[in-house]
Amino acid sequence: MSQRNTGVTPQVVNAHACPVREVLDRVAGKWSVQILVAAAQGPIRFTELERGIEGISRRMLTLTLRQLERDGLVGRTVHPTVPPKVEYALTPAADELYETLLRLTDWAERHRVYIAESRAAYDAAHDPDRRVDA
Amino acid sequence: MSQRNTGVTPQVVNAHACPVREVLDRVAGKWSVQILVAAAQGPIRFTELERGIEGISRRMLTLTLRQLERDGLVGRTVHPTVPPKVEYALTPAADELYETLLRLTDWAERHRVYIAESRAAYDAAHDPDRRVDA
DNA sequence: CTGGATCCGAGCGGATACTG
DNA sequence: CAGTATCCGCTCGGATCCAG
Repeated sequence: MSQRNTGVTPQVVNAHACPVREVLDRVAGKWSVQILVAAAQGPIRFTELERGIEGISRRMLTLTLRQLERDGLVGRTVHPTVPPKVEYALTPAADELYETLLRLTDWAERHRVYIAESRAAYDAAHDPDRRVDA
Repeated sequence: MSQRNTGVTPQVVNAHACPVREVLDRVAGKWSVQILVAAAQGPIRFTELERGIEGISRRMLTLTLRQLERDGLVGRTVHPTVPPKVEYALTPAADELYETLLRLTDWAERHRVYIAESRAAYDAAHDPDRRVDA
């Protein structure tokens, strides 16, 4: 294959058939979830996403969008106008995923403080040099 | 710092403060979830994990375990015997996370076929060369 | 406006060898 | 048994340039 690595896309992983990895590989990308969240509000344009996500590069936006599209999580609608107008929207499957994701963020918010404290305690116990003293 | 990169551990990320990334960065690791799943059945020993996860290296097991421990998701109990015996167990916080993870895997299973078909369709439309024909 | 192609650095993760 | 340390490749992801 002269097909160099274009970037993302695990694809031919291990075929672990592990359902856990299945879903995570699909969502673990650095931007996948943020895109899903942004698109959950309704159809959204490429540039809207680009400016809304803040920090994402054009490359990763395109790449991640393609991946999501390939997995049937986002629909891509091209309006044959000039200049071009393309809108992305979640599919029903992605809507369900989004709901589940919400539980995750909920968990994160409910345990954010706990985790922060755990980290601080761990660091203080294992790397005393970095004690901020206070 | 002569402290080369030891491996995992995002740590000083971007401080995006984005709850979504918060939780994902914590679970996105290649093995984190599988370890949580394995430990969800009850306290489990290091070697048990190593042999149970199939494919994980000693290094990543240790590294991921440390990360989970640091975040207060797993507890580490050392039995001062000879030979040493160390057991890992989920904390209540991790138990909750595990429940949430279950929803995710559930979603994955319910949409596995859909996703597979979406991929096949996408690939057929965008990379006709690879048509398996059949 | 929407996106593809290429170049390149950084970090993740694997293999192996060594230690308490 | 339970880790730790080192080397090393591979993929992810950013910057930039080009194109429809």
